[in-house]
Amino acid sequence: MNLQKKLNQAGLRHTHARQVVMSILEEATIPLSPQSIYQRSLEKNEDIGLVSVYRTLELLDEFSLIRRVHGREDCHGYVLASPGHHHHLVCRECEKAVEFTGGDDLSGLLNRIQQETGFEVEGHLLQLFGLCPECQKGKENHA
Amino acid sequence: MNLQKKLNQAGLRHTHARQVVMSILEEATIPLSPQSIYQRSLEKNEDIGLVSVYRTLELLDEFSLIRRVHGREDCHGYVLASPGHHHHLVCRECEKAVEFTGGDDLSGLLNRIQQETGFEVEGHLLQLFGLCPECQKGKENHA
DNA sequence: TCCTTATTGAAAAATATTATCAATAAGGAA
DNA sequence: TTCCTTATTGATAATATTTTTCAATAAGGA
Ligand SMILES: [Mn+2]
Ligand SMILES: [Mn+2]
Ligand SMILES: [Zn+2]
Ligand SMILES: [Zn+2]
Repeated sequence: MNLQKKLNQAGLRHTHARQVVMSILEEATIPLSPQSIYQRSLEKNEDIGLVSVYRTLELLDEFSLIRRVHGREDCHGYVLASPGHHHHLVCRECEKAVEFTGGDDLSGLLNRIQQETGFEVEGHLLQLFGLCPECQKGKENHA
Repeated sequence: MNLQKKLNQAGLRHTHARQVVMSILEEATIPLSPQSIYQRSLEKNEDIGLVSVYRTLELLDEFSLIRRVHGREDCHGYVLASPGHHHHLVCRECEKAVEFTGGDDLSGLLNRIQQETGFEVEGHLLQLFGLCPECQKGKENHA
């Protein structure tokens, strides 16, 4: 379900600022911070306030239209998320983030940990880091 | 290997500020932000500067003596980390964080993703969320 | 005890996030 | 289309967080 629909459904308005933030996220291949989204809006000559970026991100997060992706050192940025359960794989070189589905690969692990710790496991955060195909090629050229 | 040793080995000094930050992390059961570490140092009447907290955390991180743990909404905090590869399980109620070892439960998943995406996977971030044994009991009482 | 210098922490600067509130525009009704 | 109502915006100010600077301090070897 797209933004327009979610907004109507929630009785909220389909505004310019919200469209701009959404479109920037749609065009992006790497996780973006509020600041960098704001920067890109300026470059696109789409004047929106930084405050609206924060507010829209909060909204999109509630709608599960975006997800936080954590960097290795830095903190997190936001990327568009397709519906359903999945995780992200991030390139350490170009920062590109792609989705992957977890399948039930974790169920074994989860059960084991639940037994061992007595915790009732409710959710998980999984991210992979590595080198994307393009950046692997880049490396070869330097050899 | 403990802090004292790591410091000597690196030709750095075993100072008061560093000891205080380390001891606060050793006493903690939940991930702590720089600010909260600073607060606790005040409560312990161990006057250290906030700047030293930041600097020490950076150092401890380089030494792999601590690790960042990400919250569900909030950002991350730091917890003591035992040597070797492992992950954290965090209680959604009391925020307590406990370690668990990943084993090779992920190797299947990692291989599959590597095949599917062409990425060369180098590392991962895995965290579990749930309810700790104590907080499960607390819930029952309310039933 | 003395010296050298890595380290500290107060203060300022730079960033990042949140709160306020009058002006605006989204979008339903007429 | 035009008119209303009000959710939303964004400039500004207020907070909070992180980094930089630099003279004073203390760690620890000689
Ligand atoms: Mn984070
Ligand atoms: Mn999963
Ligand atoms: Zn790449
Ligand atoms: Zn708990």
